[in-house]
Amino acid sequence: MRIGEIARRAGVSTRALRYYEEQGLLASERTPSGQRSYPASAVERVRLIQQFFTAGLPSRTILQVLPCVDSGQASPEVFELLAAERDRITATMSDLAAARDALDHLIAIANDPTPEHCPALREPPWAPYDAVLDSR
Amino acid sequence: MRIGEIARRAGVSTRALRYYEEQGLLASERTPSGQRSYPASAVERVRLIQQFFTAGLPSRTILQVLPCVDSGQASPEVFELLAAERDRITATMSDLAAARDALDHLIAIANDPTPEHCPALREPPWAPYDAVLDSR
DNA sequence: CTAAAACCTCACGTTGACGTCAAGGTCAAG
DNA sequence: CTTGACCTTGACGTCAACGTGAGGTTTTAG
Repeated sequence: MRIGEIARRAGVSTRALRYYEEQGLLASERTPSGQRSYPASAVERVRLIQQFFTAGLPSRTILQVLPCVDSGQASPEVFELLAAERDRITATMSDLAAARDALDHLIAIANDPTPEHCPALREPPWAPYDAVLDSR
Repeated sequence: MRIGEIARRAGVSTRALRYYEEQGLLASERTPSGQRSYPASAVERVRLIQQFFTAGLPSRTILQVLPCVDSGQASPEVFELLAAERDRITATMSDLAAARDALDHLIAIANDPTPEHCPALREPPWAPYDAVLDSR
């Protein structure tokens, strides 16, 4: 398969696939004329890479993790890396949960205008929002 | 309190605080000589802003959300915004959970080298990782 | 055989939340 | 009254994962 079809099936741009190759994340063979050629399994490969990117792993880290996916073995350093990233993801998830709770709280008090929510937050002079709002 | 102490107490840089002010997120008064002066409550304010940034809200969105925090009221548009961001955060959390599970799976198979894990991922010629590894 | 679609390699542009100098004013201590 | 810690504005630098042409070659459809 050529690059365009892989891109469509994996839901990314061809530019992204070339970038992955540049970063050493995705291999490709070449036809005699120089066009990239991929096996069908590359689609799953790209989806996995995307999953790692979505999780916030930088390409350098993914580059270290992928060989471990293939070999099923991890050196001690890579093992540390995996554990550290897992912990970082867990921490990020709890940050997100906290922020979501804050938003839910806002939604709740916006829905139901009783005047006794968080009074401490509305005393000081948080002045310039009016100005900001006026300018729009 | 001056900018340095707020920064220390909130755990951010002074540059970040000036950036927040530039973006309209954080107000400050000025001493006659031009130095910024904050009430003690600014520390909590900055922590809240940081929480939103950590959750992936861009500064423009935070700028719309903060007045709602202060007033306890949300216009219909802001209400939509809050709901959309909450949903986005929830989606991100499930992406993170999936990626964490993938990492946990890697950790599991790396811990216990039995040869029957995900055989489908290791058939095709994922060639150039050796080259990549050699060059390091 | 031709035209469109898809591919190639540079290589510069984008975005956001700051970092990092530069070149100075300000303020409490001794 | 000077030292040194702290503050000011301004403006350019950073980093990552691509986007976006430019200018040219290859493949495919009719």
